[in-house]
Amino acid sequence: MDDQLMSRAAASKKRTRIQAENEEKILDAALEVFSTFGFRGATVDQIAAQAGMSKPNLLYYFRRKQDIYTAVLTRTLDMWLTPFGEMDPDGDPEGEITAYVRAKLAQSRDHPQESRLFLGEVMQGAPLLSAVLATDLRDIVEEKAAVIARWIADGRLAPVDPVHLVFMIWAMTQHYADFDTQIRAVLGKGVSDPAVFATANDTVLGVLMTGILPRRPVP
Amino acid sequence: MDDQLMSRAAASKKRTRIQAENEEKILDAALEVFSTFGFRGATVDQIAAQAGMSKPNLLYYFRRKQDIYTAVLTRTLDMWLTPFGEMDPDGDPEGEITAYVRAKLAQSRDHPQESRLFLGEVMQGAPLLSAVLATDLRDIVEEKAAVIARWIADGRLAPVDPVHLVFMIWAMTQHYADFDTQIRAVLGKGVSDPAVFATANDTVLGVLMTGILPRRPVP
DNA sequence: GTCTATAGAATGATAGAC
DNA sequence: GTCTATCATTCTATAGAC
Repeated sequence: MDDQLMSRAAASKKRTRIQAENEEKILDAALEVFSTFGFRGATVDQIAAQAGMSKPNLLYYFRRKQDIYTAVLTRTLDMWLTPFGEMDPDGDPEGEITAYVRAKLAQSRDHPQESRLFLGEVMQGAPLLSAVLATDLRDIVEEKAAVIARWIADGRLAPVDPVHLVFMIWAMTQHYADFDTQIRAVLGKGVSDPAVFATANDTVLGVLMTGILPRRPVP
Repeated sequence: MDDQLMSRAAASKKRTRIQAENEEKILDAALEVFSTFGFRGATVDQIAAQAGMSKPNLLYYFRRKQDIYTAVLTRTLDMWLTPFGEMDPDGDPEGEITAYVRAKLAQSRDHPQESRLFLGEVMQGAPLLSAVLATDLRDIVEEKAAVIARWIADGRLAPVDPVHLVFMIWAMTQHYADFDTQIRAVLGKGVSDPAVFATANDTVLGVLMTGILPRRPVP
């Protein structure tokens, strides 16, 4: 196949290698900037500088600031909800919840910017994601809440409001990403430190599991 | 006393009534705008419109955008840490922690914007508050952590990392303010709804207290 | 104290050369 | 695809009339 044809085909359908690379560089840079300053506080200049390219060049790939924001939000969305989907209704409650908490805490350690990106969107009233929150997120929460409710009905978990339990888990784990600066000010280190991660994991799981596993019947 | 003298004295020392009122209107408006869009995302225009005055008039009271931000942050700071200081080392652990959780949850209900204002500051790396976090906040956390550690040593609480326990309580309670939009998307209502507040309080306290009160020795 | 007008800088976005 | 130059707009902040 001749090069002309190849490159035309790639440009129209697949994307050239350099395009894919640059788009990724831009989205990485955008994640960094948007997660710190929010949509309105971020500037295209800043994202371009972070991506190591000129502003007009960046705008060749994404015509408007909005488009960059939308792209980085959607790119992150699936990854973000993945561990929640992996909670197995047929598994045992203790194992499933332990694995989920650990996965969420690992997300806070490995992808704190993604956590803050969503937080920023939610803080602004979710102008872009409100539809997704009210449908997809709501559905998946209700689905998992039903699983928890079943576990409770079967006497495998102590009676707790399932939806608020989910909120609690999200709150405790995402806190280590969203409040990283504050945690570092108090502890001197963040979750990226293995010791802090371990203590956070043990403390959250220790309290949570003691709190929700069924009390042994008094003999 | 003649009016001229009175107003000069008030202007130089105490502030006139209209000044005090306008400054308060501005700070209330600034809280609303900064807590939603962060420092960089907020505009003076927006704050002025929210305060119901012209931009130049607002800038007569606070010469720079920075000054408004500093003023609203410091105005909120004391109020925000108050309930933490009220945890009594000589009280009983269950009662003290229960009261603290309820107070923090009430703060999330009654002052969600203050919660998000601090969160925004922390998300940006706390450019203004980092010194306060590393000194005042760190000190007060360590002080309360020592109280919790004493309770644990006395066998009145199960062994838990005291600092991470504090993080957990902050996370679970502030979540209802910081993620209000998301919670409303899922539940249809926020913490401002009495039923949601009650369930949140019961769930958090139920899990937390079962998790940290000392296990009864098996007879 | 409040307003209109505007200076001066930053920002989102485009045009056109290469 | 990338660059320089630039436009239009928005933004912070000030000047000066009332």
